[in-house]
Amino acid sequence: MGASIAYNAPMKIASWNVNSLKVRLPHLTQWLADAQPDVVALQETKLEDAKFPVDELAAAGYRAVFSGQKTYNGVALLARAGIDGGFEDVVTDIPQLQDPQRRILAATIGGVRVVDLYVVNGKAVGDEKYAYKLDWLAKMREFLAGELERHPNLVVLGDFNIAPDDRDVYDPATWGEDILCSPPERDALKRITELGLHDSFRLFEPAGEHFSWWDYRQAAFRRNMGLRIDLILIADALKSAAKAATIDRTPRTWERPSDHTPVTVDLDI
DNA sequence: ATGGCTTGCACCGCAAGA
Repeated sequence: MGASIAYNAPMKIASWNVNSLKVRLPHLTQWLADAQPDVVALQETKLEDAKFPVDELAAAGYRAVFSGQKTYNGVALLARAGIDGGFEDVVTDIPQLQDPQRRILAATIGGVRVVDLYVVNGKAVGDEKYAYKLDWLAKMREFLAGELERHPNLVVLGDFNIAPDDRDVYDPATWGEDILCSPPERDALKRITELGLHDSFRLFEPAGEHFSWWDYRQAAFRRNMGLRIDLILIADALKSAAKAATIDRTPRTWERPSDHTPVTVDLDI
């Protein structure tokens, strides 16, 4: 690990697809107060930048950077106001992708490089959006290879829209090789993790039946018919610093929830 | 069975999500 990293400074990092920050702001501020994360990556804010709730989050004790888009997409990073340096080297677009969709936001926070991703959904295997998803992931891999060279203390997190393996699917026999589980998608994710990134949740929990998303329909949450598609990948250099990883199902139980729930990792760096 | 909910936008139904 780099000499710039101070040991025994815990950093709790979270990712949450809020499915409209306008609707979910009360849930977010409640969860920030309850969970006390240091860094939060948000996806599907669905807000143009002029409407980002900067003041409300400042009142909750967090600074924010954001790359917003009306109606669709939109990502943001929050950092607890006490973290020195704020957001450094902010990136919203990568050279490999000319994309008006707001799905990427990187910043260095407290000596950790954080890359927040809202990966393309893909709609259905064979759809043109699916081809775009695979191309997007290949180009993202190129970008992340460079990030890893520049920043050994790398965390790549967000809504990956890929269930890494069958343990991450409530009914793999039925879901089969459909969208979010198809071999090419899983291979594209594997090509990214093979750069030297670890699915932090799997460092602590080998079992299935742990999900981060449940469909709004069919009482899917009550029946735990979900997928684990929200991931926090940590670089080799951070692996020994990881002390815990969780999926916090609580906000999914609240009234009018996001269909995703927050995932976290605790780093001692 | 491609829908079932939920969101935003723009109307009073639609696309999109996963």
